[in-house]
Amino acid sequence: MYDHKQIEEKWQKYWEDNKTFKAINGSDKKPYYILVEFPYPSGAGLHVGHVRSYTAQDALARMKRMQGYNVLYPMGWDAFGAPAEQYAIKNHIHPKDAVKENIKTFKGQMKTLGFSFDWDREFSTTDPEYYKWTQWQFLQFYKHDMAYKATVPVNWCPNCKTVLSNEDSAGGVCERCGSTVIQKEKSQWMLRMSNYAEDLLKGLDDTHFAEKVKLGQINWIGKSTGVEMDVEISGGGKFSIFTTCIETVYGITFFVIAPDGKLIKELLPRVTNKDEVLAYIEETSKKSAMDRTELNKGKSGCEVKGIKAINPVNGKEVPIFLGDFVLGDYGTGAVMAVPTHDERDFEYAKEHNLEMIQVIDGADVKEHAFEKHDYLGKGCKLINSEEFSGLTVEEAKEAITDKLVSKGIARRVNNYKMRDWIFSRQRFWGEPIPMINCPKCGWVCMDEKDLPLLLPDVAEYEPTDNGESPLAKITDWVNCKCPKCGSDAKRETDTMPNWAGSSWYFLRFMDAHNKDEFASMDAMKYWGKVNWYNGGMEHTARHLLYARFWVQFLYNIGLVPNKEMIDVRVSHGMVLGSDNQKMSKSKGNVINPDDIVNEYGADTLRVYEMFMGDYQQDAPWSVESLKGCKRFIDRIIRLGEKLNNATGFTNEVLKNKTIKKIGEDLTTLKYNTAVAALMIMLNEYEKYENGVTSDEYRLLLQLLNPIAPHITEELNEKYNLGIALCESSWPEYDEAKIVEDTQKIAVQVNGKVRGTIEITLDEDETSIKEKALNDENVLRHTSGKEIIKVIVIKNKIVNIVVK
RNA sequence: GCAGGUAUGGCGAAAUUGGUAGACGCGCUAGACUUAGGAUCUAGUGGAGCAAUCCGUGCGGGUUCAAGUCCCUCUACCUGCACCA
Repeated sequence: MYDHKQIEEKWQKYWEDNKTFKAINGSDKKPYYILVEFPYPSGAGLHVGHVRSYTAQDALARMKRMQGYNVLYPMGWDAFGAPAEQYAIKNHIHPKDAVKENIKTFKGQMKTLGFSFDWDREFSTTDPEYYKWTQWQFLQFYKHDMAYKATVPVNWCPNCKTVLSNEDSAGGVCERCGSTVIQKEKSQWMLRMSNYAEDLLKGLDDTHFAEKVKLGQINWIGKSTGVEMDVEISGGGKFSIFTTCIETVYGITFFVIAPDGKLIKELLPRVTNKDEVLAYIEETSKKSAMDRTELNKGKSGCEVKGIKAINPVNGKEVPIFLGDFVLGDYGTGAVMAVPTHDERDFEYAKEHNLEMIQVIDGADVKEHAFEKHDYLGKGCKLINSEEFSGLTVEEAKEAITDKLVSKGIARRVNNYKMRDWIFSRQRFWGEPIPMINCPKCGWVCMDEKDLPLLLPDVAEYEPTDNGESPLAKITDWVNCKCPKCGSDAKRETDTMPNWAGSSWYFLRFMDAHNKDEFASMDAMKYWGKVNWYNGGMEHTARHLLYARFWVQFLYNIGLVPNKEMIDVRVSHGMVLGSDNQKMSKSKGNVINPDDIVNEYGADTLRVYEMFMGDYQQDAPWSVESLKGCKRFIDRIIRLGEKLNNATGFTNEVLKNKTIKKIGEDLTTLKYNTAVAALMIMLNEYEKYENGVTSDEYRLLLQLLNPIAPHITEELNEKYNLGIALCESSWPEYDEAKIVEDTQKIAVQVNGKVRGTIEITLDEDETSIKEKALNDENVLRHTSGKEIIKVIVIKNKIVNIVVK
């Protein structure tokens, strides 16, 4: 129908030549910062899912510019990380070159889609000018005692030969290669993120994240308030447990400690069944997290013989067990077990034939435990609990805690699930950690003026067999002098995780070319917070939390103006294959945006992805629906042929209503109804026998422009309707003219629609009532019946209740 | 197991937030124009019924003049997770 390729290229060139989308730091215009997650430039190229979110935010950006804002809508590349390295190894090219190639592809694709990014601010996390500042910021963490080295049991992928964060080894398999993850002791750089747990929780109040995003953060931080209690061991020594259910303390019949924790190592010399215990520890270390987290496998374990634990409330000696459901690195690595009031303890007790004592009355505990979600808040009372028997659960919680605290053997504590961030990777393709290990001085920071510490330009980047980073093999690079004492020293060979660079990139966009600072305070103050941050739901827990942590730290040392730098976070639904399944090569349901752009044009693809459904919901691909959007554009083009020489607007209500609708929908993520409103406008215009006026046509083009920017500019120019749309201002609407003077409203009898009447806007009640009661069809249902009452809802509905 | 989300025609979905359920689009049916059309245009399209009317938003209850929307119970599916003690 039209040469979309030629038209789209023409306008893309126009925008580039005119720097239409350049954001100006310190401009007098009001700043507006729209951010979409920058992609990891994979070899697969841009996904239609990327197109969905980039188009959505692009439409918002374009409208905001027309509304007079100085809009920052930047794009860059999150290009460090294991996949790039894996890809490079597989294809025998340097990751640097692979990334360069992929970025080129991505950028080309984005350009053909007409996104209004300010390309002047483009950077990649792999640029030395960028990662210089990532390294610099790491040094600030270190200098403020927020980074430390620790030997921790870590998730080890034997195939990738690298450590994975808990987040990266979901389900006990390596996220990248699928191998089973095993536990391994490893010295790692850590960031003290757990220090920020409370602040990260509180900070949410200063944001306008979508509610489900906030919940995701809250659950990840996982605050729980409870009691940490000391437990004496018969024959000396003690350990601590954490519980949120201290009210069940008299029901303790055993304790369970983590097989991977420190406690069992300390106790080992006193254990009489060492072989059994060691075997179980060994067995656990082989188990993946998946095995340990499977509910039905949570009953394994063995008694630690030779010692007993003493219940501090009644002096009763009970056995100690090892159980892999207790994790060494959460809480204290030990739990009290009350089989009558915890289902997992119940099953464990059954399996190992352990005693059960019911301490809360109100349910039978022969078959199942009577758990807290069943007894809390229901006035249940304690039994078998000495002086606390007879108190309600809530009273007992306080009373028992008070007693234990006053005896000095317990503390009220908050526990957080969130742990410190394991920040090391034994990888080549990451930011080198700028630390030097000196035999005399220990760990020493590199001098800040020597940054960036560049990745060496070598051919060898495959992982070593012993688990060291590939960097360890490059002796020229590793060997250096201690910045403090000048002795021979060695560089850290671990690199940073891919989350590092993405934790502060939105700050860099505010001042992308700054050579003296990661971003100037002035620039950050000018732009303020990110107004809109769009990303996938899969990043709302980890990436968002890391980024907030990073910002809060920078704020605390006075380097950013706000404790939270992201105001609104929204997330988009996935674009599924036409089979309603997640797109994947193996399923053969992948849609390549290039193919769609070639065949239908970028505008059609953009309109379709906005129209496909609720933006925040997943939506399947539909070629038929896509064609419908092409038809919509074709009809808009044809409408131009029906342009008359009149001006003004035939239908003021349609005009004002639609302007309002588009403005609202583009700022509330309701892109699908925005497109629908434009279709309605087109439908109306097509009915005009004498064609549309230039004002009407231009309005339609302008309102559609944020979503379909190329064809609308082209038609605007073709029919000489005025200056380029991208340079003009967004139309205003008159609130007084968005509703018709007369309206049809429904009349119900006993809640069922029996007729419609026509009323004038804000017509008075008595008059409406009269019309309603005299409606022909309504009379048929009311005659001979007693009218109990008539409910009139102004401009909406009338309901007549009869008997 | 925990957390979050979702459920409306043949399909993708709307619904002014308690007020005519199904806007808009796809598909389908009939017609027009055509040598032809998988192009375009016109009309129709939730189900049943000649009609009046009845039924209809995952299931079952409830509140209300009025429920897709609010409350309670249940079910299925999707996503995330670290058995969170």
